[in-house]
Amino acid sequence: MQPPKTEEDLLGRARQLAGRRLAEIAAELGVPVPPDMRRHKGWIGQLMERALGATAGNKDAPDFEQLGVELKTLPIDRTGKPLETTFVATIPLNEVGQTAWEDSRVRRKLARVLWVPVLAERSIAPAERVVASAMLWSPSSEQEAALRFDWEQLAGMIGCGDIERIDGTLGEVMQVRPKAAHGGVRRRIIDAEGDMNITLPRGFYLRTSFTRAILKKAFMLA
Amino acid sequence: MQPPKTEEDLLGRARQLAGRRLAEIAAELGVPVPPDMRRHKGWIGQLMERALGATAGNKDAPDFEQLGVELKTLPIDRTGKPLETTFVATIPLNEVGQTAWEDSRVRRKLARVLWVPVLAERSIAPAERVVASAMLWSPSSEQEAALRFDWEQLAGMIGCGDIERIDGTLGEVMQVRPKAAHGGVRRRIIDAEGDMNITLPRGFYLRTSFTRAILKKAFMLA
DNA sequence: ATGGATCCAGTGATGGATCCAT
DNA sequence: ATGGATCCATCACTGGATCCAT
Repeated sequence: MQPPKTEEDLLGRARQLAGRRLAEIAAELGVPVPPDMRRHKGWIGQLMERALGATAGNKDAPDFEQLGVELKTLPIDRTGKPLETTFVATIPLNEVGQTAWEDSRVRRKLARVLWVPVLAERSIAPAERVVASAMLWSPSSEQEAALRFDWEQLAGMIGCGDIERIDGTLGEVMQVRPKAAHGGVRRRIIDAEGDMNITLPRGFYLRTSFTRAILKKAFMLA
Repeated sequence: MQPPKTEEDLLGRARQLAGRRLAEIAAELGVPVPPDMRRHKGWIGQLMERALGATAGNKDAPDFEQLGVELKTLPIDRTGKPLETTFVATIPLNEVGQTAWEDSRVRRKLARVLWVPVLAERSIAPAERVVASAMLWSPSSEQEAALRFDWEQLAGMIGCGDIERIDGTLGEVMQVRPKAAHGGVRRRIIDAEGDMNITLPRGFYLRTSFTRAILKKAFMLA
């Protein structure tokens, strides 16, 4: 699969997938379908990468490198409401305090996103889940302001060595939560006083209220 | 296999292996023996790690962590002469210029070594190769002076941005050679002027003349 | 509902070294 | 003979996210 050459090309391909069952798409790509997501949490995202010709496994580069577009699948229920928060990026604990919002991974990743909603209620087996209508999105100025506000608060706390005071309740539209293989993973962090500590790796996640609003504006849903 | 508790314990275990064929040792550990080393270059070293109870896969720590002892296998011919150079350590290209010999990876790794010679002429199949008599070694003051001299020259050149002028001919007892999966691997390096360049990763290797002298002193060989 | 915990795939870095063309 | 090139295993890390106890 060649990478798409234009945004129109990309969106066209994504719309071709709308209404199709994951089993069909997987079969065409010769990919086995897992019975559930418990041990294959990223499977839908990786399936869509292949189906759309994303540059696989590109470190710190957008999924569609030539276009500067990031791909995000979004599990939704039958009314179109997001079922899960959306992972955005891991947090570089030792740098995020000295980084400006403009230079942040979060801003870069969310600058241009192809959202691919997938009807993915838990009661529906992965094979039977259906792709909904994709949309290209960039944050409105209000959305970017909200993201920036949360980012500055949270990145600021981490930069000040207050990471252990952060929990998932902070942030209006974006939160910080663990991002690790399991609870025993530890990462070194050097705090404001220059002391070294170890902590669980974290990531930024979009709240479902935020992604719900994105879908609502686009499709008048939910 | 528990790690050895003392140097005597370790040396005793190593001596138990002397005279034995690799096929036997591998069979006891349930490890398959490759037909040749072409695609299994590190196999003998990894076999010995298991056979001696080394702490497997310990990053930047000695193989026998509690003892501060590094394990090195050494392929020799029937007269006891080393057949290959000995890899010591990869080179941290951006730091080695500012590091003192005393703080170098090379000095730390070679401070205390269990040498395990293995009769390993190419004409002998891996299964039939035989372990020779192991020895615990620390560099004599002359040996350390020679290592230090080469290290300071080579590390100095790298620190000055002259890495591309280094080749395997430099260094009396220790040389710098590529250390990579293949010739296309590249690593970033920031030179003396602060400019970023990319280059092949390198490592420090002991010349066979140096390891030959170690064996000779210990066993009056070769 | 949701915050904390967890799971897989793929790439990169490092440690184990030997191969092989000249 | 030997300097440059190469090969495997393993672990860490990142990117793909969803699970699940409360």
